[in-house]
Amino acid sequence: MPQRFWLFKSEPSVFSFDDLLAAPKKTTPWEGVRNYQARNTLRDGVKKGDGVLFYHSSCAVPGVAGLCTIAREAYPDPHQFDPKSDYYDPKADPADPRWLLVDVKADRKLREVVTLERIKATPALAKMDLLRRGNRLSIQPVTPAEWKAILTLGGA
DNA sequence: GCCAACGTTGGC
DNA sequence: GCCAACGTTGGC
Repeated sequence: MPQRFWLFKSEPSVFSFDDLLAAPKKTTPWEGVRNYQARNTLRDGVKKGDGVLFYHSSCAVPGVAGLCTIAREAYPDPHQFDPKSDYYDPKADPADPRWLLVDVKADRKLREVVTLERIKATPALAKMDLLRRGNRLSIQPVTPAEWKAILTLGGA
């Protein structure tokens, strides 16, 4: 059992849970975190074996699509040093990398997407970070109780 | 260190 | 495409 739980947002038009299932070893580096708070969470909180809710954002039906585990803990994101990358950061210093990423492995798809609408309608999930006004963090902590409730709703 | 301007996120 | 909310930047 994972020790801690997180929610990672991704736009399915860019990278969906099915894309992750189709990836080699169902694993991908979680690219492009360029927010300091999210970076600090990756650095200080996210450990190998932790559970991840894969959340689809900016799409027709936002919601949790599947479950993942952390396959590799934080390491420097190579894209920050690549001038051709969208994630290039001219201020990043190879001797002191500014941005990190973790590897995420797909575990299983939920039988049905746990939609944002459903999360909002579920009292046990009323305190999820996701629902906090104006919260745009792409990486958020999830409590064990919330994790359990999402799994139940999703038919896992 | 303030704060206005600007860019991004993400639901709708 | 709109817009609210928030983060970042840069002039002073």
